[in-house]
Formats: sequence, C-alpha cells, structure tokens
Amino acid sequence: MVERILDAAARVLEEVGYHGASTNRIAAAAGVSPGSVYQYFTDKDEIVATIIGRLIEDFAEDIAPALRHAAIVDPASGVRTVLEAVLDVLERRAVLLRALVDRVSAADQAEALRPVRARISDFIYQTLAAQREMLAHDDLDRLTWTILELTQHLPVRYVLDRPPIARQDFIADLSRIVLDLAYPQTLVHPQT
Amino acid sequence: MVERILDAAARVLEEVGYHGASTNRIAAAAGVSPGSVYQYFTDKDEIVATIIGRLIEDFAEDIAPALRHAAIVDPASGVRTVLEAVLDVLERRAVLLRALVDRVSAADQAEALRPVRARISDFIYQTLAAQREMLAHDDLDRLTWTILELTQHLPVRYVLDRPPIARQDFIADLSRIVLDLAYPQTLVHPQT
Amino acid sequence: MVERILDAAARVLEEVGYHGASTNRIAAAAGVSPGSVYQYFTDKDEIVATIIGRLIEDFAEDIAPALRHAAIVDPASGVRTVLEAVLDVLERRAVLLRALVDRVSAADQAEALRPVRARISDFIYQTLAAQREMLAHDDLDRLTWTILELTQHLPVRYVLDRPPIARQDFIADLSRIVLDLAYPQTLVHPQT
Amino acid sequence: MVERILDAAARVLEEVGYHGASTNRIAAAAGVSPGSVYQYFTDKDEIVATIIGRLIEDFAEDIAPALRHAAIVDPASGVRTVLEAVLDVLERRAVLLRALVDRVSAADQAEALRPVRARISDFIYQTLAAQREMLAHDDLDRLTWTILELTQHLPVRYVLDRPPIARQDFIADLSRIVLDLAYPQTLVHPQT
DNA sequence: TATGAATGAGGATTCATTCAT
DNA sequence: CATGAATGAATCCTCATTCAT
Repeated sequence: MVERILDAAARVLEEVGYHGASTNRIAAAAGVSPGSVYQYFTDKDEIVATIIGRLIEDFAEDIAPALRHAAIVDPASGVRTVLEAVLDVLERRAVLLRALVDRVSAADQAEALRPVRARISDFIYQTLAAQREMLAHDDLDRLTWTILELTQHLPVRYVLDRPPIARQDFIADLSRIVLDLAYPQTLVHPQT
Repeated sequence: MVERILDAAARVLEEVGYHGASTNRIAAAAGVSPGSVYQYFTDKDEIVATIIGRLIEDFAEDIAPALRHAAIVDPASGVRTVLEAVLDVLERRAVLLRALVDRVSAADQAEALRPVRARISDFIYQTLAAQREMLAHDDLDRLTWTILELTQHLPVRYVLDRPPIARQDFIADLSRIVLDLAYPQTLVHPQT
Repeated sequence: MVERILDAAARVLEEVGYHGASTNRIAAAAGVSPGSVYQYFTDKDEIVATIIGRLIEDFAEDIAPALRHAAIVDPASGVRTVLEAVLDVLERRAVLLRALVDRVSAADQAEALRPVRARISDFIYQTLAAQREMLAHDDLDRLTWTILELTQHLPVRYVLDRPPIARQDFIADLSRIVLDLAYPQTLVHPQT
Repeated sequence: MVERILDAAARVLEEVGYHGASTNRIAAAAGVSPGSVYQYFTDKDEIVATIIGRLIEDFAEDIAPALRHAAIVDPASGVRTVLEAVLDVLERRAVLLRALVDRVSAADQAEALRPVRARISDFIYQTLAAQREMLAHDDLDRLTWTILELTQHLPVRYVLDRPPIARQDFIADLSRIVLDLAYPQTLVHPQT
C-alpha cells in the first residue's frame, strides 16, 4: 500500500511537478482513497520526503559497489569508477530527479539528503585519512566538504542541463579536479 | 511603492518562504492593500521573479569591477579577484539568498538566472579564447560550462552551508581547481 | 446533495439574482461548504445552467401531453390545449422563472433553451407539414419560427407582467393569431 | 464629457459585453480617469442604464415619423410603415442591441424601457380608440398590450436571431397578425 | 473640476485534511 | 483498515469606488 502510494506519487510528480501533485491526484493515481493516504503518511510533505528518501537510498545503494571498489584500487581509478556510477544512477532517474530538483524547495531536498551526505562524507573522509601522507594538506574536513560538493552538484547539473560535453570528458574533468585537489603532487595531466 | 512591495515581499519570503508568502500577506507587510500589489505586478510570480532579478542584477553589478580587473591581470590573480568578489556579494545578501535558493523552485531560479549566466559565460569564454594556446585543450564550451558551474555553485553552497573552512582556504581551493582546469601545465601547487 | 445545492441556488437566485448569487452564498444557503459545491459542479455557471435546464425540462415534460393531444385533434383545439398547458407550467414556476428571465443573461438563457426550442420547433414543423394543403403558404420554416416565437415569448410576458387581461382572453387572442397565421382561409372570428 | 464616457461605454459594451465592461476599462476607452466617471455617474449601472436610455430614445425618435404617418393613413399601411421603421432602427443598432439584450439583465432593460413603452402604448391606444367601432372588441387595454408585445418582441428577435425569413415576409406576417387582431372583419388575406 | 493611485471587500476556486460509515 | 464525501480555511485576483492632490 505504502508502495503503491509512493509509486503513484513519484509518477504524478514526474508528470505534473510539485505544484500539480495534489494529494487527491496522488490518491487517484494510486487507485486509493484520499483517506487511505493519511493512514500511512501524516502529511503531503511526508510523501514527498519519503520519495526523495527512496531516491536517495537508491542512489546510495547503486553507488555502494563503486565505493567498495574504489576503496581497493588506486585513487585515479577509484574516483573514475565512483563518478561513472554516480552518473549512471542520476541518468537512470533523471525524470524524477528533474521534477524534484526543479520543483521541490532546496530546503526539503537538503533535509532528505542529509543522511546519504553523511554516509558519503564519511567514506570520503576515511579514504582520505587512509592516505594522509599523500594529501595536499591534512585538513580532511575541508577536503571532504569540497570533494562532496564537487561530486554531488556537478553531476546533477550535468545530467539535468545536458551541456554539450561528452560524458567521458565530463568525467575526466571532474576526476582530474578531485584528484588534483587531494593529491596534487602525483598528478599527471593527460589531455583529451 | 514598487519598492515598498518588493521590500516587503523579500522580507516575507525570507521569513516564510515561497509557500507561506501569500499576496495578501505581502500586501499587509508592505502596509498596502492587496489591490495595489496588482497595480504594479501582474502576478505573484512576477513579484518573486522581480526580487530574484534584482538580486541577480546586484550580483552582476558587484561582480563587474572584479571581472574587468581580471581581464587585465594574470589568470591566478584574476580568478582570485573574481572569487573574492563573488563571495562578497553572496555574503552580503546571504539572508535573502538563503530564502530564495532554499524556497523558490529551482526552475524559477534558473529562469531568472539565465541572463547573468549568459553574461558571465561570455566573459569566461572570451577570457579563455584570448589565451587559447595556453589551455589544457581547446574545447572552450566545455571549459566554460565547467568553470561557470564551479564558480557559481560552490560559492553559494559555501556561503549557505558555512562549512568549517576558512574563506581564504576555500578561495585557494576553488581558484586552484579553476586554474588547474584551464592551464594545467603552468600550474604551481602552493599548499596552504 | 446535488438536489440540496440546486434548491438553495434556485432560492438564492430568486432572492438576489445572478449577480448576488455568489458560490459561497449558495453553499451557505444549502448548509454546505463551498468546497462541496465544486464536487458536483465544475463551475458557478454550471449550477445556473443546471437550474435553467431543469426548469426547461419540467417545461418540456409538462407540455408533452398537450402536444400529444394536439396532434390528434383539430387545429383550434390543439392550439388552445397547448397554450393552456404552457400557461400552466409558466404560472406554476413563475417565481423562479422571473428570477431567471429577469436576472440571467439572455445569452445563457438561449443556450439552455436551445434543446427544447429544437424539440418544439420540430413538433410545430411536423404538424404543419401534415396539413400542408390547408396552410396560408408552404414556407414551413417561416411559419414555424413565427409560431414558436409567438407561443414562447407572449406567454412568458403574460405570466411575468400580469397585464390586465383575463387568461381566457389571452389564450383566445394568441390562438387566433396562431391559427390565422397558419390557416387563414378556414378562420372563423369568434369575438370575446 | 458625459458624451465621451457614454460613447466609450457603448463601444466597450459592444466589444466585450457587460461582464467585460469594467468601469476602469470604460474610463480608459473614453480617455478619461476612472475618478471622472464618477463625477457624472453615481454608478456603473447608471452608465449602462443611460446607454439603454439613449438607445431607446433614439428608437423612439426614429419611430416617431412613422407613427405620425401611421396616424393619417389606413391601418394596413400604418402598421406596415411602423414595422418598417422599427426594423430599420433595430437593424441599425443591432450590435449594441445584442450586447444589451444578451448581457444586461431583463430587469434593467425593462426599467429603461418603461418610458418608451408608455409612449408607444399610448399611441396604440389612441389610434385604436379613434376607430373603436371597427375593432374586434372594445377591450382597448388588452388589444394595446398584445400589439405592443408583438411589435416589440418579435422584431427584436427577428433582428437578433436572423431567422431564414425575408424581411418583407416577416413584416407581412406581423402586420397581418396585428391587423387581424384589431380589425378581423375587414381582413383580407393576401398570401405571399 | 479632473486625476489616478489606492483601496478593500468580495469573488471563484483549490486542496490538504478529517471522520462517519 | 479503507473509504470518499465533506470540509473550510486559504489563495489569487478583480473591480467598483474613493479621495488627496
């Protein structure tokens, strides 16, 4: 039931955006009475929040293997692997992503995003900590924050705005940026 | 009167966000009747759009000198100057910025942002074109897009999220990223 | 509930006319919330249209027997029978009729009236066609239109304006006019 | 000034109907400030009433010669002359007539119509009285009312609905009806 | 007298939410 | 549990009218 409502809500959100997605419409799309929706969700916002939550969970799940892989290979391959995975998920869920990013307030997004951010943040921190002696500097919080923002915002914009940049070029640029930020000494600068 | 309405609307927007900012509430906050609002704005959305427009105009204006300065100094100083200016404006208007970024739909923001983005995009493109032979590669559109996203999103997040990073460090990181992206060969990697 | 709303709307319409009949007022008069009104009607106009529609349906229903009777008796009795029936209905619903005719725009009335007009128009046409050889002329469309206007407008004005004319005199005059128009040769001119 | 406002109002009424004719729009069309309108009219309704009044006055004026002529010729010619005149005026002012009849409440129309009705009513009464001995009966009020309704409503509907009837046929029918009503004995039944 | 900016009550309509069945 | 009819506060917006200049 929860599933049905959530699926319907996601569908409606994709179709008509946040504004057009009234609870009644969601209920109708789910083949459920408006009353039933409130048996499982206290609020319209809770529905949206849950959808965002799911989306982000999916995101986290789909990234996980790449993250695990990244932990055991060299930084360059690791970053590339993770970015590939990130773009994969985002592209797969681009429609819903657009509906959410475009029409749901940034505040609500941030709220929902917090847990995954924390998890990824931790991962980045750990990874960097394990190679402390190779880093540009040892302000790990600073490195972590910047890398997180870079690997989160730029891919979203890339997927949503579809700039005239080849995917491999985008990944190359972004991984170069990240690597350069963390391990500047070791950087080779291969050009495309 | 336009001013009064706009100021009140900005205030209300800061306080209660787009959703809570009803036209009547804005009118009341402006000490004006609801009807008067519609003598100067066709729409609630026009009010918000105008506020965003103003904010962005201010932004563009405040950045302009830095941009002009950047055009005549070396890349490293140029980027630094511009980033300083960007952070200055954003910090000065942080409260309204937060209200807008957090509560107005990304779609509306993008709409309003388009003209400035175009202008800055042009500036970046020109600057890069002038030094084509020093660049990492000559896909100027690609470089321009990435630099624009970097210098737009990261500073906004920095100002809004207040991560535990010193301003000068943030600027150092970001300008390094930008410079490294554009002129990798010439890069020296001074660490903080 | 539809009934309740419609009844209330008719009452309000009688009291304050189309202009004064706000949806909220109608809802209140029906002892119903404004929202409920919109569960059964898409529009304020739909309510009014439905009321007019009902009134007209009643009209058509109440006329039907007289029409059937008229088809099997001689023209003079037929016309008289129909006119009696017409006056009966109009007088029974005089209050609402007045409210509608007086306060609803002629355009909306015409809109609602179209179907019944078509039906009665057909009836008149058929009846005349069946006695083509007795008619004043064989431009049936012309005869039909004129008779329809005569038997529609004059009775309405009679009921609404209550001129100092006895009902039987009015019917006598009008049926004489109609008969004379259609079958001038056979006309006897009995005077009241 | 009054003239300017009235002309503009008539124009606006023709263009957008009663609903669309806001006082501000009328003022704008007159090239006058909304405030000025209220220097000459207490009310929006007074404007409309005045326009109707003017229209009706025009109507009365244009009919007057025909009425005078009718008084000195035989009934058949008289009726025909008057009906020709009536159709002439109505056709000349058909656009405004439609706007008014279609969109202004019947009550307001009746209100404005009362004086002319009285005048024409008087004329009919006098004319009939002068030939009392030739009439079908001597209930002059009854004859007057019926003739007035016939010569008022049918021509309006004819002009507004444009039924597929030649003008001369319409006039022939209507004058036959009127004559037959008043002087049945003398009636000749010329067929078209 | 003319202006027109300002008014503000009121209108139609929506939609998140409830609750009796 | 599920329903869905009913709710009613709230929304955006209009427009006839006023009044200080």
